[in-house]
Amino acid sequence: MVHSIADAAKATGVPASTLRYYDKEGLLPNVGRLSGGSRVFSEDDLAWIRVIEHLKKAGLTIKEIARYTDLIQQGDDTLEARRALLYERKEEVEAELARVQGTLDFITYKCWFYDEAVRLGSEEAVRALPDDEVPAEMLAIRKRCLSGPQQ
Amino acid sequence: MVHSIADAAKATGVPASTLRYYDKEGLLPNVGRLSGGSRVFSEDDLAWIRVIEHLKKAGLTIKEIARYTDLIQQGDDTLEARRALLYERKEEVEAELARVQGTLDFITYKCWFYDEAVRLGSEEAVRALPDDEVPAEMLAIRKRCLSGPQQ
DNA sequence: CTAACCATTGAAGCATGCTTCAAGTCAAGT
DNA sequence: ACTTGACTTGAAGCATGCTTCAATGGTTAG
Repeated sequence: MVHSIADAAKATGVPASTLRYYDKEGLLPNVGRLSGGSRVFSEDDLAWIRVIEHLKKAGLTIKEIARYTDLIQQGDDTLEARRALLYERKEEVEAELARVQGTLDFITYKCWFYDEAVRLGSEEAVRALPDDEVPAEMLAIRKRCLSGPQQ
Repeated sequence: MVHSIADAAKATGVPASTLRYYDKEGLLPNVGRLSGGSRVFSEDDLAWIRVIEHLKKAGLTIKEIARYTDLIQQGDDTLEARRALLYERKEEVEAELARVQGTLDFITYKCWFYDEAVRLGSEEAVRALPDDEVPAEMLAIRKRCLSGPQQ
């Protein structure tokens, strides 16, 4: 089963304009053409587009994905290079996960802060709370996110 | 203790050009000025800049931070609006956390795949592995990330 | 006084990742 | 033959978040 660009767009959720852009950037080296010039997408192409979406989510830029695509095109000789590329990215995604967790902590603290502020009627009242009336978890976050008097 | 823009840049790690940009966008409503026009940053301003960095990490755009800044300027009447804004953001950060975890799973699978590919000498050899030679964790991820034959 | 230095401003520029546009091609239907 | 609709292209445009630039001004040391 093969697909037009409109089909491929519908099947993957990626706009046709974006697919053309990917193609132009070298991300879709296996997409075929009809005699008239229209692109033809195979099931494998669609699967590859989904992988591209994953790689984008993993933080790879279009150029990095183009590089990876190129390595794949070169065959099994580049397996180690690809592995290295992915391990590098894995570390970055792990770091990103930790960062997002830290951000969630911060937001969680802020939400608690505003819950208290709304309850007590002012920000000042929350800032004036003695430490023993602040949940230990919130104290810990406040400490981790350091910085003095602020919003 | 007050600071010049260069001091503030050094203390927060945010470039002076960016601090001017933030100021222009309304993110730094409390920054003072010397008679000559130079900005003056207080300790509170520095703390607020650090909060801005957190909010950016939480995915707020400059405009959203400007909005939040404006709410703060309006005082305790806007506590509930601010709380709502933060709870909304909290949900998005939680979703982001789940997304990054999914991405990490995907990358972890890919790393395993390439470890095997390098070990066996080709991608095809990995694809040809019977399911019972694939770790259950990797099978699970492969299933979750669905899609058929691909890179 | 003057040079050096840091600051200011508005405007323009840049990188990324697309999207939109104008102009044209191609295949199918009537 | 002609219209319709989907597709093509290169180029330009857009949104975000800054950065850089050019022109200018205030402060301080010598």
